Amino acid sequence: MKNDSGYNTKQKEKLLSYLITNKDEHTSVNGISAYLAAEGTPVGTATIYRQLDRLVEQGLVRRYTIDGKTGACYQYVDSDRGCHQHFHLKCKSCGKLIHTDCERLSDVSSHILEHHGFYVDTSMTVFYGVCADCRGNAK
Amino acid sequence: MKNDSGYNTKQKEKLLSYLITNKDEHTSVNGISAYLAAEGTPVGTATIYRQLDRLVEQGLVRRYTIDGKTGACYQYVDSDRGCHQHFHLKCKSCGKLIHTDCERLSDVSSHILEHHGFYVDTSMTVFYGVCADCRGNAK
DNA sequence: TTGCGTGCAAAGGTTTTGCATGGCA
DNA sequence: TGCCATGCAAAACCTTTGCACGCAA
Repeated sequence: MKNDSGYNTKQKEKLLSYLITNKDEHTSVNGISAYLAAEGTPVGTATIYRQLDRLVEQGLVRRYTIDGKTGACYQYVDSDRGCHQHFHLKCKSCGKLIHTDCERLSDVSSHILEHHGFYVDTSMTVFYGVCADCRGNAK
Repeated sequence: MKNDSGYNTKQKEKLLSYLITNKDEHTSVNGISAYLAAEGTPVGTATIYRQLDRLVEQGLVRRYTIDGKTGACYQYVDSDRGCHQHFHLKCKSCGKLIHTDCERLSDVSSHILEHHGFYVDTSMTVFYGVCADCRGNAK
């Protein structure tokens, strides 16, 4: 698709590797920075931001904000698995991201397009709420 | 319901009035501040934040982030109209917020709860995309 | 009068930017 | 070798907090 993503540097590899490993968690720039530093391969904050921006632009990573308060969160998305086709549920309690492969939900975007004239960007839209586990615990 | 929202100050009135007037737009703290100042009734930034926090807590106002980049956006919601029950569509091009009163969409949250065990917080969830108008123009 | 709300200014945290250096191609 | 990417530090932002004063009840 677009492998013209610039040079291949160690920092970039490390960052991507970390993001892929934690593709089910919400990672903050702070966390990434701390982890990479602890691993013995510290990466400058500015570089992390710059690389993340690029990755977001390329569609490989998504940017979230839990509730607008704390900083942004980033998350790798496997574009080959069609994650851009369905919706995601994000637990605001534990931060887990749940992928839905439910056709009922896939219909939602077509419904909105047809009946409301609104094109939904599923790669940007996230359902916020509380997952089953957290409901069990907190409740 | 809860009219125990503290004192009635001029600042508070001005702020609420502005939010209600612009209930269809996404307003930033900066914009609010600038507008009130231009109107001749400047309100301190800290006060705006404090009042907004309170309003959000009361459910009268919602807090958004366009894409995690710029600061937060706030928007008045008419709690009497049941806006907490249905979803909203947010055009990332013009910023317009569209209220949906579609039962099909209202079913979505119950579906997710039943079939995915996930409780959706509709007051926090927004569909991002492009509205009919902007699709016509930009396309 | 009492105490909450406001303003100002300073602090805190996150993200961006400028510039010199280092590394990929 | 030519550029792009990195790092550092400073700057730019956004948001919160402390404290004294003013105003609503």
